[in-house]
Amino acid sequence: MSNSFTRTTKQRNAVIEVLRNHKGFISAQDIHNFLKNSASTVGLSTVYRTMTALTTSNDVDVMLREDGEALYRLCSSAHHHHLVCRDCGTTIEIQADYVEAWAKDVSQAHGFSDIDHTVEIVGICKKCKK
Amino acid sequence: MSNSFTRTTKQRNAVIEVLRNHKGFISAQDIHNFLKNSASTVGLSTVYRTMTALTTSNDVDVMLREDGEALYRLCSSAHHHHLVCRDCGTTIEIQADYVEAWAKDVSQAHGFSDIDHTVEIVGICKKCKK
DNA sequence: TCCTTATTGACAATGGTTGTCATTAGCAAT
DNA sequence: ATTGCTAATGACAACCATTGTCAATAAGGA
Repeated sequence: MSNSFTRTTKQRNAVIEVLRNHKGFISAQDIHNFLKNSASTVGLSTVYRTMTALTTSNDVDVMLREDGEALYRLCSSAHHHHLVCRDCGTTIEIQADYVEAWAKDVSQAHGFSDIDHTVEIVGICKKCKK
Repeated sequence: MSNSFTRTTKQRNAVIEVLRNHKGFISAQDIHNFLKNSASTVGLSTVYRTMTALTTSNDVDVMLREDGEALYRLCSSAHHHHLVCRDCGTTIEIQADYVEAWAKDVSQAHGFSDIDHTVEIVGICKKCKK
């Protein structure tokens, strides 16, 4: 956790706690709804602000669902990719050194610089397959 | 063009013409704005409906920008990936057989099925680098 | 304890996208 | 050509995630 908050608040701790206890990606709206039914309620604005901060500090990954809604998840800071279940949202982090190298090569071959890339694999996990 | 329209209309032709003449990805809103200043004006609803149809028939690729807005582009129907310029939006289609295989292997190794994947590389192209 | 100001939260506003529905126009059949 | 059926259109409202606003609150150093 290398975020750049200058103060510690219980709201932010509550949000981070939800992320910790949640397997897979979760939306800001859902975090807010979840906290609504709990002891520590947190404003929607605060949830968004917290997510923005955690994102820029690379403590969470962002992923855009097909409808454009943003999904968040605590992550290891190292660069990696995701294998996500379409049904239950379970996520597995994947290391892909080869793909990293490939992305770099391809882009250089086309004269591109300042490269950034995303790789997402979605499917149905073993549990949901039944 | 293997779309599933049951009738041909000038509105749809106009939208497709914009896509044909546009290098790189373009949003539905921009297509609509562009047509507003032309001979054949097309309703926003129609633009969206056309894009949805072209998407399901695999005649256009969809890409979500960071803010969640959908960007479209005519594409070859074969599966491929994109190399996009962050500045000017110029797009290059990439074949990546190895990555295809890799995605398949990785997901099977984790017990996932019905796989779908996306690979996007964004950077600065040669022209915009200057 | 006091003070500064980062942070919060209720609410309004934004903007892309989807839904509604009366009107229009392909196009197949006549 | 004309007719009839209905796909398709477009103006507009509704939706909903996200961002902006700003007065009130609270963290934490002095």
